[in-house]
Amino acid sequence: MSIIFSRQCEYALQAVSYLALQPAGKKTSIRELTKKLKIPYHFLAKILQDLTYKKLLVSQKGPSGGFALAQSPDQITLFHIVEAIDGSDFAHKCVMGFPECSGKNPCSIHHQWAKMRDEIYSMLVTENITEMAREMKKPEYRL
Amino acid sequence: MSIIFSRQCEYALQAVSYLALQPAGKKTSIRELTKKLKIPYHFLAKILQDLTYKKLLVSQKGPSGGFALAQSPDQITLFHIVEAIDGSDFAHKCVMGFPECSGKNPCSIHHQWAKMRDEIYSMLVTENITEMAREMKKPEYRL
DNA sequence: TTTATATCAGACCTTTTTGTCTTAATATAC
DNA sequence: GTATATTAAGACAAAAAGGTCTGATATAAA
Repeated sequence: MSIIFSRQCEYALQAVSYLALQPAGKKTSIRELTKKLKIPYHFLAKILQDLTYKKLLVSQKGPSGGFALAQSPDQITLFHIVEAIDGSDFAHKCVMGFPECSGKNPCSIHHQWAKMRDEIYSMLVTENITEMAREMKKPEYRL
Repeated sequence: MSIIFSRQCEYALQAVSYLALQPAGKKTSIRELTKKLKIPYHFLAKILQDLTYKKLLVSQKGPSGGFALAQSPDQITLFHIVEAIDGSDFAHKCVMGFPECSGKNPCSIHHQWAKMRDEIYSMLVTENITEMAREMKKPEYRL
């Protein structure tokens, strides 16, 4: 099965998107997130914990606790999230899996692929959470 | 870990590439392939078996047996191989993993992603094995 | 200060993917 | 026809990814 992001990463993107829709500073509980996003509770808990450890979210324990974005949403890009969960190997790894594939020693689709990979990368780096939230407020949005 | 193709699929692409470099009709043994490509013997055997079952390769048992392309190399595209091993879900699945993401009900990066996905798809469909082999005959090629 | 409500941490289980092994079937060459 | 080189098939093992559970810890509110 061809994938782009791992399931964990998809869940992370979804959760952060949801948090971006909340009023700044408001803490959202795992319970609310899993209910809205239909992600297994404990699995999401681990992902959020991870994002907190990596300084993308902040957490607070206790009643009325929960998670919130750690930084202003226009400083968090999609790439920050992807990198935190899945790493950034895709940005240099050969599509065909040749270990020594490089510019000097290319695989047969190296250059075509490099172009697309760069486009994907620059999308991830450019797109920030503020823009995502704006997009999500459009009437056709699903959440 | 963000991936595009599964390991199996990478190996399939590598193996088919290698076969494309051989004289038309020549049978290549698993042994030779694993030696050159450094892929685990039995694992590759299974992948080749699979590609044979899916009519992309032909096989012959016995001494001087092995595998060869089943069709003229300009009729086999990268997409044929990827589809056979990994399927074509990536061509319609939501990047963020939202189950009901679609044109009418888009995720926040739906449209940007659709553009890139289409480019990738059309590259896979356009690029055929003949072109790959031509590319591989260039001096800087690694095999 | 107590209690209820959260996250934190880590052990554990399940499924999928990757990889290995063994035996059978088959075709070639002698 | 027999020996040998090769793929076919399927069971098995190991590793990675996905998912669950439980108990500890922190904190806010009563």
